[in-house]
Amino acid sequence: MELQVYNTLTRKKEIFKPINPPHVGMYVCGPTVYGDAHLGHARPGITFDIVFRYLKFLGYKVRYVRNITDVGHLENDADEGEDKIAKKARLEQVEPMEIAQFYTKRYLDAMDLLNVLRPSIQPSASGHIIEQIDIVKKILDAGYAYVSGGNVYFDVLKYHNDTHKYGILSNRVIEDMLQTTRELDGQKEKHNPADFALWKKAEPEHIMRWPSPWSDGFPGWHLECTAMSAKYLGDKFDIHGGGLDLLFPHHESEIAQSVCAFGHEPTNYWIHNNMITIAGQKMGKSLGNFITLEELFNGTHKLLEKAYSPMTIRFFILQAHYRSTLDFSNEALTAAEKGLKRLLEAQRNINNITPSNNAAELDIKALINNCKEAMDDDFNTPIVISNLFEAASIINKIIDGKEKINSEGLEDLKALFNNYLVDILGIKDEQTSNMMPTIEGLVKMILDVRQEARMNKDWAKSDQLRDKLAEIGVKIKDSKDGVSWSLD
RNA sequence: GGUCUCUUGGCCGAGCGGCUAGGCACCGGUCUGCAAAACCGUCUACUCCAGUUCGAAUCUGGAAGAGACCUCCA
Repeated sequence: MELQVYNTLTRKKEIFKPINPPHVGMYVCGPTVYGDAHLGHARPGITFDIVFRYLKFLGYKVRYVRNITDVGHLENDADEGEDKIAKKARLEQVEPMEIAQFYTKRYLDAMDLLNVLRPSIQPSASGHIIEQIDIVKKILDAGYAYVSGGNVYFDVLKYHNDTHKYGILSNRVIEDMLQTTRELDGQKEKHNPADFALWKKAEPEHIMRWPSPWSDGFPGWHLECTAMSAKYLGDKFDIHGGGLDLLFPHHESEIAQSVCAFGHEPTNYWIHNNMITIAGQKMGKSLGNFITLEELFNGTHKLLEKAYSPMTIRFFILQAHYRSTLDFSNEALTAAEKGLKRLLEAQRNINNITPSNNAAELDIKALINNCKEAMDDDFNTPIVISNLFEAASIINKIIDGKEKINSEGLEDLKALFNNYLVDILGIKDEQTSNMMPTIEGLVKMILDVRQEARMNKDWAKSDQLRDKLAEIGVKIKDSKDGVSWSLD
């Protein structure tokens, strides 16, 4: 089966065919770095990490570009000329670039903890002002933009009349939009309310500014992605991704910009992840109902009953398909945590299995095949996980002596977990830290003492040791073959 | 108001015409000095109404509810 991806542009699943195999170019809209990353940021980070990982697994050579938006864009719809990063900088009395650097680092740290692979290139908007100005010039030359009071605006109506393309991605009818667009402040310079800025003149108090042929100012909201994707992936590349909330106007406008600047649409496949909701409502910075990743990892948010590890968050997100909304709750997160633990314990137990020669065949290959088909079907990670649970159940039965496996089956089992759980889903065993050798030694020592007590039928002492260990998070399991333990 | 999407069991969440998804929780059992884990088993579903079909959670029409986008947002 070939990889099929759901293309937002055509609204159906399509067989993935790269322009220039084995190379694949993928551009994903990254964060605006004026605040800590929250649970919502984890979704696209992980979604496109999966795409990245799976394409590589399939043998493609992927160049993955994810931008850092450090030109903060406007704070609100009134053209006050102050952007988010500049505002934060003013409030904290630091350089805007300090704000951007600070939150960029924190964003990347959080993504690292989530085991999100670093993209091939992470360009920043502020580092590509020249390229953005160049795109503005191209669009002006093509006749689809106009200068007005030091600003440059994209002429949406002219573009639409000539190409009939404004709205192809978001399925919007421009005539409707023109009627419903509200009266906004500072719109005088625009020919039409639907027009969007390519270049904005900076007000005197606006501290983030660059020189341009039109004014000292800053680039428009949608320009950086057009400029940077074209620079690093070419003006026609394979995949463009981002959150569903960016569909309109951001991605729609990117298409318009590319068509005018380069004569064609920027990408073949548009992939959008859905939102994470909290109590059924979108979690978002502007809604103030978000939980930062740090709070999640520490358990410090008032909505959290406890801390959740980065892998729990990752697993939680992967248990839903990326195009579905995913509702946050303590119950759901706890369920994910327990399920993940079970899966990881099964994975560890693979190493304790001794294959039997005369074992009947267990059809591990079917599970591997299921996983492959699930990933090929628009990255259906929940199905992959359900198959891994099937495998976990088989492993447990073998460990329990209720099932046997031959060496080929065992190898398949190892491959299944290594390929799908570790490499593709990117789940790592957080227990395997560098402290482990020490802890292992200590626990073994204590268990030896306990074993002695048990030999003497000193149950009180045995239980006391078990309870004390449990208190510090070491769980003991007694079985016929001996004692095993795990960290809680 | 316009455009679009969603509504699955106690909770989360797949499925998209016929075949028990899966996880968590609950309950019963096996195992165990006890406990935990593990294993086995059981129980809860497709918002409502009408239609198409031999057959619908899955297709069509209608109703109700929820959400997203239309303004920066992942």
